[in-house]
Amino acid sequence: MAAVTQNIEDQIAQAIETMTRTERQLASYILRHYPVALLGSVTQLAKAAEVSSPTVVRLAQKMGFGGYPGLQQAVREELEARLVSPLAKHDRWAEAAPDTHMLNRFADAVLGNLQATLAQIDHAQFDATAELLADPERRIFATGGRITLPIADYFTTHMKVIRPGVELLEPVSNAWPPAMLEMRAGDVLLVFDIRRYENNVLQLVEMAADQGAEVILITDPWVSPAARHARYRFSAQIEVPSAWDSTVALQVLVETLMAAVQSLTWEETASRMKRLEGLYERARFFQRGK
Amino acid sequence: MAAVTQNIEDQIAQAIETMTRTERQLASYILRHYPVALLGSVTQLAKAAEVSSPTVVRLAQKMGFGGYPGLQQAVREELEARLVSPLAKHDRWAEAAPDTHMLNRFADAVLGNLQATLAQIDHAQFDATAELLADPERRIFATGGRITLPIADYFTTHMKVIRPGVELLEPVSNAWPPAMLEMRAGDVLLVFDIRRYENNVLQLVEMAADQGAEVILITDPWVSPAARHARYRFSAQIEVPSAWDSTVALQVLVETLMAAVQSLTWEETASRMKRLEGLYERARFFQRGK
DNA sequence: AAAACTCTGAAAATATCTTGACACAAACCA
DNA sequence: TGGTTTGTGTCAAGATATTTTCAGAGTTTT
Repeated sequence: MAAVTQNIEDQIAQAIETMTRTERQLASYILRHYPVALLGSVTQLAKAAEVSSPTVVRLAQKMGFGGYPGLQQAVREELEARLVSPLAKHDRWAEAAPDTHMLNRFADAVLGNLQATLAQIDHAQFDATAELLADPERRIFATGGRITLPIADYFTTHMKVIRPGVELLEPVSNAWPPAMLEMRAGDVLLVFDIRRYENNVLQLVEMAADQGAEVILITDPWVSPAARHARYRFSAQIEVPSAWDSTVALQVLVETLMAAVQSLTWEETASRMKRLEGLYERARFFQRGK
Repeated sequence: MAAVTQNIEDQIAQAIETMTRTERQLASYILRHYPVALLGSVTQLAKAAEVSSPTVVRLAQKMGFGGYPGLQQAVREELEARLVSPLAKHDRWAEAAPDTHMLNRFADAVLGNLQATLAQIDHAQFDATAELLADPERRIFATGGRITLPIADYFTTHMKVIRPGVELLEPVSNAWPPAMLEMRAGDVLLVFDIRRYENNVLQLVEMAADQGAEVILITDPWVSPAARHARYRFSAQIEVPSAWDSTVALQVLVETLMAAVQSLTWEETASRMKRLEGLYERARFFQRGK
C-alpha cells in the first residue's frame, strides 16, 4: 500500500470504491479535470459535474478534509509543489513510472496513432460515408477478419439501435450465400481489414462489389487489397510496441462514424432508443433505472 | 477588447511600469509566487503581499479583468491549458475543419478519455494483473455485457495465441453451467462491465467468485456493482459527444494488458505463434507471405 | 507653505459561497 | 408488499469574500 500522504488525485481515485453513485459522478469529473476543477467554487464544480453543491461538500468532508475550503487548500499546496519545479511535467502518467513501463510506451504509441489517423482523414469523405450509412434505403452489412470481426460486431450491435437493416456478416465461407442473396445494389458493406489480409474477406468483398454494393473499407496504412472495390477508404495507424497490431484507431473511427450517423438520423434513432428502453425495462435487464 | 490575450504573468510584468508603489509591491509578490498566489482569496493574497485587500481588487480591475474573480478565472484557464498535456488539445487535425465537426469533437473527447484513464492506473495493480493473466496454472475466462462482449471476444482471440486455456463466456444464462463447471479456484475471470450494468453479468461474476475465481474488472468511473467481487479493478473513461459511451479506453487497456502478458510469457508465446503461422501457411489463409 | 491631488487602508456594504436542516425518492430488506 | 435505510437535492441561514466608500497620509504644484 502507498504511503499515508499520497496525492489527492490518488486519494480520490481510491476512495471511489466507497462512494455512492452521485459521488462517483463527481469524483470522476474531478479526476478528469484535475486539478483545475477544484480551484473554483463549490457551486461551479457542482454545476460542471452535474451534481448538487451539498454533494460536493459532503465528498470533501468524507475524504477527511475539513470541508470544501480544506480540500481546496490541500490542492493548492500540492499544486504549488508541482508548479515550483521548473519544467511542468507534461506527461502526467509518466511521472509515476519509468518510461520503459509498458503502460507508458503503449500509451505514447496509441496517442500517436490516433493523432496520425485523425489527421489524415478527409472530412468530405467522412461526411459522405456517414450519409451513406444513414440512408434508410440502403441496408448495411459489416464484416472483418479474424482480428477485426469483433469491431464489426460492435458496429452492428450499435447500428441496429440506430437504424433498421443492419447485419453482421461472418466471413466464414459457407455462411455467405444466404447473406449474399439478401444484398441488393446500393446496399453498403463496411469492411475492416488490416494486415495479414485474409482471403475470406477479400472474396466476400469481391462478391458484394459484384452485386453492386457500396464498399467502405477501414484498413491500415498499407491498404488491404480489398481497396480496389471500395468506394471510400480510411487508413488507421495500428503499430504499437507489441507482437500484434492495435485496433484502437479503428475503433475510434467506427465510434466517430456512428456518432455522425446518429446525429444525421437523430429523429428516427431517438424513437428507436426509446422503444428499446421500454423493452429492457420490462425485462428487468439492467441493474436499476436511471 | 484585448484580443491579443497574452499570458497573465507577462501582462502583469508589463503593467508594472504604470503602477503605484503599493501596487508594485503586490505585483512583485504575485510574480514571485505565480500562479499559486492568485488561487487563494483576496484577503490571503493581501496579507501575504502585505498590502490591503482593496489594493488587490483595484489591481485586478485596472488590469482589465472584471474584478478579482475575473482575474482568478483567467488564471485558472491558463493553468488548465498548461496542466493538460498538449496531446489532449487538438492541434493538427483541428485546422482542417471547424471545431464543431464531429470528427474534432470526438477526437478531443477520446484523447481526453485516454489521458484520464491512463493517468489513473495504479502501476502495481496493472503489473499484478498482467502476472495473473500470464500464470500458466490458471485458466482465463473473459466476459462482458451487450456492448462490451466484442471486447472480451477480441481479448480471447488474441490471448488464445498467447497462451492456452483461454475461453470467452457469453453471458447468456443457459450457456453458463457447462462453462462454470470448468472453472476452478484460482482461475481468472476478466469482466468488462460499463454502465447499464447488466444483471446477467453480475450474476456470472458472483457465481465465478463463489467458485474461487480471481475476478478482474474493467469498468467505467461509476464502477460496476461487480466490483464487490473483484480482486483488481480498472476504470476507463467512456464519455463522448454521442448517445453512446465509448469503449476506446477499454480497448486500450486490454491491448496494453495483453502486451504486458505477452512480454511476460514471451518464450512460450513465440513458439505458439510460430506453430500457428505454420498452420495458416498450409491453409493458405492469408493473401501472400510477408 | 497652502492647496490640490493621489494613494492607501479601515470599515462598512454587498455579493457570493459554504454548509446544515429537511424532505423526498430510490434502494434494500424482511 | 410495506417498512426501513440510504442517498440526493432544495432551500435558507450563517460564514466569507469582494468591493465600495471615505478619510487621512503623503506628495506634488503653485
